[in-house]
Amino acid sequence: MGGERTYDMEVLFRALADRTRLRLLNLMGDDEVCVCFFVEVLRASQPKISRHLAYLRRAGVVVARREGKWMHYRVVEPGDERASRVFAEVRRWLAEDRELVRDRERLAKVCCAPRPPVQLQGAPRPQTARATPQIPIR
Amino acid sequence: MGGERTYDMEVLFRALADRTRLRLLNLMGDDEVCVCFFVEVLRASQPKISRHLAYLRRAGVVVARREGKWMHYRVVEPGDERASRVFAEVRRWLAEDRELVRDRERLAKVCCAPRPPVQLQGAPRPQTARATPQIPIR
DNA sequence: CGCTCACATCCGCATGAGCGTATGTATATC
DNA sequence: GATATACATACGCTCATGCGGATGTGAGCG
Repeated sequence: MGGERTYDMEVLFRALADRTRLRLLNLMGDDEVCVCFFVEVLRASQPKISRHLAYLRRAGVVVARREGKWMHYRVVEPGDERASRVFAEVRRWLAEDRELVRDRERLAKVCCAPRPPVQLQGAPRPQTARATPQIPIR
Repeated sequence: MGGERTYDMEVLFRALADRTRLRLLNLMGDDEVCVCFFVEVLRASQPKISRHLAYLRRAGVVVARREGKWMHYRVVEPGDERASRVFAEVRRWLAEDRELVRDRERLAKVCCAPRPPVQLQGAPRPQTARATPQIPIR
């Protein structure tokens, strides 16, 4: 046991060393979220969001999945067990940060709104926000 | 409970997002270490070590204590409880990383050597490496 | 095919980080 | 006070990072 370095520590911490990326990870939580929601909730430009998502992808922290025009992002557990423990604590931290709580509230608000903002008409909702449970998309 | 942001997340992660700084934190472990040992064990230039220690100091991750000509550094627990949990897992991770294990072995070797390298003659040993238990320096 | 939508990437710029080298500062010793 | 030691900081450089704005790309649609 111990001693391998499959998962590079600096890579993970560099990925976490930016407020926007922490906010993105926070919004994902445990389910997939469509890019358009990030743009809406964080009130940031689309290229900015996209670049940070690409950064997280390259760091192996998230994965993307295409669904028609939309891209969904979700967090992936690190393969390394020690990295995973660190990551779990980080996510618990995210869950309690004041600004990040507000972000999630904004996401929930936008998702569950009967008439969502024009930009989000028809955009696929995050899993947890969907009205009816769905068969997981293969 | 929950919601405060006393301890800035990005600040911590930026501090951890560098291999040299991780190696320094690893060498400190739970006791004070003199700067000259860092220079010796990491085989890096003194200004480089000093700069990274300053970075860690500014991030609030370590504190320094002067003892005559020598400076001792040690890790400080984050005040914030959530930060502390993350930090604890990080340190467990450090403890198992292959290169970092080698670093600690090198430190132990240098400290306990009957005739230490010339540069370290008379330098104060880290706590754990001292032959006889000592009254903690006020 | 051409158009739109959702998103990714490129370009140019400003800022910050890390490095080696040189210099400054505090302490001990003579 | 002059010198040496241990460490900190300043300087100049290079390279990475983050940004806005423009452009490219893949999917759906008429």
